[in-house]
Amino acid sequence: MAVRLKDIARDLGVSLMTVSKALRGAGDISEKTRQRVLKRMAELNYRPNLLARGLASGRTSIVGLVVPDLLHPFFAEFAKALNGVLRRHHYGLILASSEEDPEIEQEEIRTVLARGVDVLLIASCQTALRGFYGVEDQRTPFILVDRNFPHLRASFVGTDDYRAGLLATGHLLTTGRRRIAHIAGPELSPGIDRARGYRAALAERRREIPRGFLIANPRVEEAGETAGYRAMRQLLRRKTPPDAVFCYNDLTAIGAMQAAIEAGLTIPRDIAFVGCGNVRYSRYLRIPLSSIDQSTGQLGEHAGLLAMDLMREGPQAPQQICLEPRLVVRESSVPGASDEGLGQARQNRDPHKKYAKGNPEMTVRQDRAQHRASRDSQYTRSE
Amino acid sequence: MAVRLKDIARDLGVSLMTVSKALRGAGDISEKTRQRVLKRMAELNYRPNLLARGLASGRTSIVGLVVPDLLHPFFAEFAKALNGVLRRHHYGLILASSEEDPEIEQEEIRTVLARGVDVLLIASCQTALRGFYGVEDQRTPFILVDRNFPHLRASFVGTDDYRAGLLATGHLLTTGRRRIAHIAGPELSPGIDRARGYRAALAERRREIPRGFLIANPRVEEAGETAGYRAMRQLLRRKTPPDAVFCYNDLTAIGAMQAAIEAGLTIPRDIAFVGCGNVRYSRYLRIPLSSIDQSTGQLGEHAGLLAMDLMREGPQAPQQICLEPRLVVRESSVPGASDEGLGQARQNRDPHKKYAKGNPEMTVRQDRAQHRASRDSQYTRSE
DNA sequence: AAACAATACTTTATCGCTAACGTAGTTTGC
DNA sequence: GCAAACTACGTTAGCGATAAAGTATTGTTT
Repeated sequence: MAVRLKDIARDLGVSLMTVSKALRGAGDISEKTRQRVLKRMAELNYRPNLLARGLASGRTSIVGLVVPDLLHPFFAEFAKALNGVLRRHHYGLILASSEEDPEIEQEEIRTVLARGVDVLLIASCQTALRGFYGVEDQRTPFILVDRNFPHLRASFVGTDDYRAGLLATGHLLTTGRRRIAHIAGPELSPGIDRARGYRAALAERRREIPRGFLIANPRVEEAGETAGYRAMRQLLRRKTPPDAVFCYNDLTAIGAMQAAIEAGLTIPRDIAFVGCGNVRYSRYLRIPLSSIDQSTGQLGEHAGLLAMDLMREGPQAPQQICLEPRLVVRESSVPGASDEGLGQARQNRDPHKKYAKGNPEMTVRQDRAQHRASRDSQYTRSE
Repeated sequence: MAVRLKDIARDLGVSLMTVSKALRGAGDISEKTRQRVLKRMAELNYRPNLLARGLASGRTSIVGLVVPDLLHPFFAEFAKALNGVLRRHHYGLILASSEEDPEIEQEEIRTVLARGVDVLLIASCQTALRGFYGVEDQRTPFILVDRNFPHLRASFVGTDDYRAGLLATGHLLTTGRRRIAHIAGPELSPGIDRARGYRAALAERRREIPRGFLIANPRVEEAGETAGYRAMRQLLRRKTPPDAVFCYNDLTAIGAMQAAIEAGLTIPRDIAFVGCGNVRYSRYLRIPLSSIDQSTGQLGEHAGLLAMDLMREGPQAPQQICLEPRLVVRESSVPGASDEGLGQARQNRDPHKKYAKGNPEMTVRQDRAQHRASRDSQYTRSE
């Protein structure tokens, strides 16, 4: 059987509370007995029962994360970075996946809340804000991740997707493309905003969107290659097909490029592609993919730090942390652009490492969050 | 404030236990009051406090998973499949990452155990069994995942890595390669066994391993592209470099191929590559990568089902579930081999979907686990 | 009709821990 | 030198649920 506070107390001839206080370093204890207690705890390899602690104190030191798809590299990377922050602060992570299904999501949220998480992070797949009610009236603070609800006063950590759309489309325009299509994502804030950015970039230069060049993502479930593949085939059926495509994300772009290749087109000569997310593998693809980098790792870190802010300081004004997207140009949009090797000297340019060392180029829209976040980001394990 | 059993009991003028029993469907209650209670619960949107339940009952319905790296597609896919099974059975998942650091791993294991998980799944990065002690003497059942300890009598779910090594190397031999190198993984069971398979395949045909052709993975932390890149450069410095390389995993292979390409070699004409893991992106790489498929999704499902067996039926003889690896041939080892498109007809061949529908080709080494697992695998959400 | 049993609840005792006071003994202030 | 303040520890009451045992009430058996 596991050791309990009670055992140690009996062992040492003190009260249970003395042991409990010593454990938590509550001031109300003499250094001498504290050491005595800690010594005995170490000997017995004591570990507090965190369930009991959670129940008694009302704080579990657990964060809940609900994502639509764990396998998607964006969420995997996000979760990893988040988990890193949490670990350093001795927080745990309960992970749930909604599989892009709004109903599953609601059920998962309820379960995670019932487990008493201190904060809930959620990349929601609710297309209507309606479906999201019920989270708000809980007392558990929550943070929206990646996907925002414009009319909900809630904390958010994510990318400026409108700018992402602008950036991607702007790049294609700048490099001389004339007929630019967009394969859009699901009807959630990232998809909507990226599409808005796409329209805006074209409008800015007085370009019209050729009929049928904005393809709505047919099904929400498959935000992946298959959707991109189908959409691209649809585009290729047109009389004059596009000479460039901005894809909702890198997975979509992979599928789209595949379709283009199968149709005998040469990338980027005949047609250019830009994705979004700058997934780890995008540079190793058949044609290395130009993409919008979302600083995914940073997003995870910010989310973690914000989560801890919310827990420590109780209810406060919602904070919106919105990272600036960055364009990464590779071969899929500019011939010969991919000179990234894996040699030592180039390692530092790898965007996936950058966030670990701080990234001076980054711009952040914020309320007050950023100061706090960056102040904290030096934390290392406190032991 | 959240609704509690007590509130409902007062509300209905019955005792707290009546409500508790009605909730759990314990037989000791009349159908009439049961309905009355359930109705009221629904009205009040009651959700049991799972912390309290866990503390009182000793069962939390949570499974703990400790992996070395969340971002690695293998573990992401594994976690996703696992989570699917757990969700359908109303189990939760606590996720921890060891970052390939044995000390962090130990700490994470202790924390997860302190949170009272019902089962612990762990892909350990302990190179010495020693570091793994302390998990066993806990009463929490645990399952080793992917990485086995040969001398530990414990349940295991993973791949037959020896066969994986045989298969990969055998393929290279069969396709006429003469100087086959191996870039090995960390000194854990998969790395060791795959290397054993490599040696055995060569020995079987009376081939010697040219000096310096078996490269030990320099650092455990970077099981990724960088390690593969470095190792490959090392191989290329030899007077007569290899004409084929079996790489520990797909990430390693990506790095290795990159190095080969930079050195001006043509794949597969000058040099062939085979990876392991058959990661989702391997087919989209610059040169589509031949790989050993590990049925990762199936592994996750088996692990989930085994976990539930262990919880339901208490202590029992350890079960070893070992899936048969399968070779997937693509362009990196055989010219023109990759004809996989994304068209409808070919979808069914995608190994990433296969496990969802059952895979008759699969062979499983087992004690009794498989029967139970497949019997259960029809489960759907029970509500 | 006495004895037994089944049904449907209720009571009591934890689970392992913490929050919030309570209380001796010691120190401090003036 | 006596009260206020402080120090270090102890007591009491839960947190929200479950397990196990207890008690009316009704039905069954012989």
